[in-house]
Amino acid sequence: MVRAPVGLLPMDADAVRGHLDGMLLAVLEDEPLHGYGIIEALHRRSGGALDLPTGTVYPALRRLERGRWIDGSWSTVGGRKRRTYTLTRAGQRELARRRSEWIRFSGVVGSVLGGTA
Amino acid sequence: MVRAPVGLLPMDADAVRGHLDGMLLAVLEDEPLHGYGIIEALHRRSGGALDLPTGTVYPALRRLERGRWIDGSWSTVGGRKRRTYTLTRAGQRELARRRSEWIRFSGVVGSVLGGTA
DNA sequence: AGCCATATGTAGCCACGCTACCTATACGAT
DNA sequence: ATCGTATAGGTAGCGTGGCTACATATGGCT
Repeated sequence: MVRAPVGLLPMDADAVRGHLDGMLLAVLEDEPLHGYGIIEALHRRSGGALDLPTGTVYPALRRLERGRWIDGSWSTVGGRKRRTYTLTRAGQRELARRRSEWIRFSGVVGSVLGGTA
Repeated sequence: MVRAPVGLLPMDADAVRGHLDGMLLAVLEDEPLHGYGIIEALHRRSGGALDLPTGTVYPALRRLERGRWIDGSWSTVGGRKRRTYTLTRAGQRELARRRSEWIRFSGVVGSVLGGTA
């Protein structure tokens, strides 16, 4: 993956906490992707703000797979092994839940934080 | 503190992570408050969504005090001891920083999460 | 006397994103 | 041929912070 010459600060780790799973489900909504592709998709869709290490993403994907929200399968592309993940029905429902929770959460923080509420 | 008859789900703990400090600073912007009053203010300003336990708020306040973002002082009101916190200059700057970070963060999550972007 | 609201605090748990590694293949440049 | 980089997957262990569960104390109401 070719990174932008940076200039963007990475998101704070604690801030991301609890919001990663929803974002992972979201990038899988349009099309199945493998881990590395997911990291790229997050980077692209965040305008370069998210540049998540594999140590964050791969364990998270295994977690989501254990929870039956995504479904992984191995394949070989160009001599390299890939694990491609697909959103399950339960994952779609979970994504919808996460989206509405995000609306609620961001509303709460916005109103408490004020200043730009 | 008299709680509403509930009906509101509490915010997820992981979601709050990393966003609490900013909210604490924000409620201290208008007026100095003691811990218990801060919990009430957060409850009020969040429309009842935030009902934070003392085990969350008191350690966070000590942390902010150690960081010189707030300044605490003891007093006695109606026979009860209070520790009242005031936002410092550094705290005001930190609050501004937190606010702009929140704008950025919520923009990023919104654009990645999509659906209602 | 008992209970609640007010008020502050700590010990220890747990989840999860992170750093720092490791392995492996394909391919272009030197 | 060798090196570096992009692609691709993975784990062990750390740190942190919000949480549960508790402890302490006063004032006031019944």
